[in-house]
Amino acid sequence: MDGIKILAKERLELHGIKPSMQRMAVMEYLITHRTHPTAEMIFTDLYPEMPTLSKATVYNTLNLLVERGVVRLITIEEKNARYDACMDPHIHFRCRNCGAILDIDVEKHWIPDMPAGMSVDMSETYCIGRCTKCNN
Amino acid sequence: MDGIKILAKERLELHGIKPSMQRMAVMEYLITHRTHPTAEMIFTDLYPEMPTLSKATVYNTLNLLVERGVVRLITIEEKNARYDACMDPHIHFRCRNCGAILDIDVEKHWIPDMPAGMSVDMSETYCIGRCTKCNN
DNA sequence: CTTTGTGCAAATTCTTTGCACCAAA
DNA sequence: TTTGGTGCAAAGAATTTGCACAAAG
Repeated sequence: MDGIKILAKERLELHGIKPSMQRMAVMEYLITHRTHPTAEMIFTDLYPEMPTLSKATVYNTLNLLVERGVVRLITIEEKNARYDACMDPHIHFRCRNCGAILDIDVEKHWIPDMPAGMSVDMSETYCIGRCTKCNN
Repeated sequence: MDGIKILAKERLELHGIKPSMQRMAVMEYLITHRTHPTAEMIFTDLYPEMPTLSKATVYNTLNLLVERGVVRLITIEEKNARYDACMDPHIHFRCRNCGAILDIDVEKHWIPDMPAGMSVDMSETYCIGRCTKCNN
């Protein structure tokens, strides 16, 4: 079943984003690919089934999604921005060797005590190391 | 007293980096400016007293320092890489409003339980919110 | 109609590289 | 004389922007 497309559409509307074909395609991609893709990867993968898609539209869409809080922007890699549609509490791990970016589940995300007067909207934890595969 | 220059020199040598004038200047800058500057800021501030300095040298030096573990690379801001010479455990906070990047001290940095076989070399936690000034 | 989204190409911005020159060992 | 560091300008890569056209209400 492909309730995925409907889920993608709802996810957009829920955040006040008008669902166009392109936006739904990007949203659906992020929901189904938990690989923390770059804008480039999303574009490249969507292009064959959507050859009129423009890279600018992918960038615009991703910026909109982040702005509205529909997806997370991950800056664990200096070069490229990466995106994640999973908003459940979890942190990210990057393998120094193979470059894979993996999710690590946590019950709840740690936020340290903040000085008085400071408010925190969101927080991210990144770990760098070696993944199971590369540790052999 | 300006033991700072000596400290900068020692810090480089300790990590096997030959201390040149330029490298010491960058190192000293990072030690004395706890502002998490970008490469651009470092260059701009050093340039007046060192007009032969090249931006490429600043970038090369920063890359070398990060590689050797003398300074931390901070990717809390998508656009620019930022650098921090303080290696004590602390996390970073960015004010959504004024853009300031501040240190938050913690006794020890939280690292979640990792799946078996995964090893963690380093981890970073970023918080985004509003600073005390901007909360009024 | 009016508004909003899209595609394309050009422009920007940040960072890296190639190469010639210089300084130190 | 060999090695490594620096400066400069050019190259490269990622992302944004301007503008004209298309789509939808």
